[in-house]
Amino acid sequence: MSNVNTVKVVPEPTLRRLSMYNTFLRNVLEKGGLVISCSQIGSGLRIEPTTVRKDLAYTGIVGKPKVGYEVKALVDAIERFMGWKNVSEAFLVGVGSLGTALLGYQKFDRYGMNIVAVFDNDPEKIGHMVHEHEVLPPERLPDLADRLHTLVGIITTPPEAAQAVANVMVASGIRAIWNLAPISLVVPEGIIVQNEEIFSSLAILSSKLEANLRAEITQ
Amino acid sequence: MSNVNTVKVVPEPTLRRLSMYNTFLRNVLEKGGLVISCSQIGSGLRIEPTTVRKDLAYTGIVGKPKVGYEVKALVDAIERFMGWKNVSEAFLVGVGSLGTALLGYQKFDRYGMNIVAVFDNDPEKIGHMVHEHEVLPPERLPDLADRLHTLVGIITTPPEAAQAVANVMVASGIRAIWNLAPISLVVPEGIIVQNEEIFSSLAILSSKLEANLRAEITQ
DNA sequence: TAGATTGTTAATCGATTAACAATC
DNA sequence: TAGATTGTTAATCGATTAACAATC
Repeated sequence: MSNVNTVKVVPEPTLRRLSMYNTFLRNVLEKGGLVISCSQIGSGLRIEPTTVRKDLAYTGIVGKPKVGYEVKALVDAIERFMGWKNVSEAFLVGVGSLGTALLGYQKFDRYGMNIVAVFDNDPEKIGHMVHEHEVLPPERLPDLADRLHTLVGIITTPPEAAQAVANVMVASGIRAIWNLAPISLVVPEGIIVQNEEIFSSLAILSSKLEANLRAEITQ
Repeated sequence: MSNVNTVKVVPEPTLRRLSMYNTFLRNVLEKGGLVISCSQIGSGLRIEPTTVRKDLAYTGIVGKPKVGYEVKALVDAIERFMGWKNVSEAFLVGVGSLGTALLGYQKFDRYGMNIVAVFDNDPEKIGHMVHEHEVLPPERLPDLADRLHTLVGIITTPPEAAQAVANVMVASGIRAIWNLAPISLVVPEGIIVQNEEIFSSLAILSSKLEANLRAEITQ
């Protein structure tokens, strides 16, 4: 079916939605749902059924006409397709309030991430435990990355430090960076960067609310 | 120029990028930059100069051919256009690790949000201070929302509680919800919801890394 | 002046939605 | 069987990119 030599690029919106479906379906599963149709998924997430169907097709799963999809199989297909079943070693740098919160959620393994070491340059923190992880000094990152073949770096430092941390990560062989510092990182071609500026969705909300209020006044 | 009766909808990608430009430009400003061109902005953020130019045009700012835009004026134009200069009252519900971290960043005012009250149903937390805010019991939300004319609600509760909190918010007159719980909220027509699932960008990173590694092996 | 950059219209590209046949 | 839902191709829609005139 899928030729290994074919570079079939999955659209980013599809990836984003597949992740949403997964969260939604795990919920359905918990509530005892066994089968589900695209329209049911779509109405819960305000997405067109056709879009859902097309997205699901990427995972290779096939449904049954008139019935729908088996929820368990669907969750499984999404997680396999997204690569969450394959574990990658990951470092987290910056054990501030956000870094600590993320570690506490214990959600990394759901997405195939295994946090093997955490770093911070604050002497007060080095040597102490944060959610079962000993905080290490950043100087140890390159050597450890090399020995553990770490592929993923998570940056939860203040913005001023983020680029320097990213540079060290790239130089140490890290291939993918999840950046939560509010700054756009510059990295060499081939390195995967996912910038996640948390406040940006609040920024958008703010602008939409403003537009709404303005529209009301002029009406 | 812009007719008040014309519903000119700004594309969501544009809003997202305008927010990025703002962060980037504030940085430029801090480093002493006075004028900037679209290609300079674009190269820092890996966005086509034409796209930048079109986005900026929405804000109504005009640049000077051969020169570019005055950075200070540009930052100002973006913030005004995004509505961040107009303050809205906001509630935050769920003072867990994430809620506490967000409060600590003191970034709400940059986006026109003024946190006027925070809530949590944990008796251990009620009455205590979190970043200058006294934690209140959720029962007090409706009355306070009414009296303070609060328009924005921020949800940082566990996913199980999020929908119920949202329902109370909507019933209390709140018009826009920033939801950080990993669940898609269902709200009535006309209510603005911005779901921000933090881990979703890690989920995408994971899938991209997986695809990359797979491509390498088969090569 | 010459050249770089803006502002804007036209062309392209890609994602979403609609239509419809296949099928359980 | 009849009807609902899948799977897939075609049509539409909207956003991005290219082209180019205007201008400082």
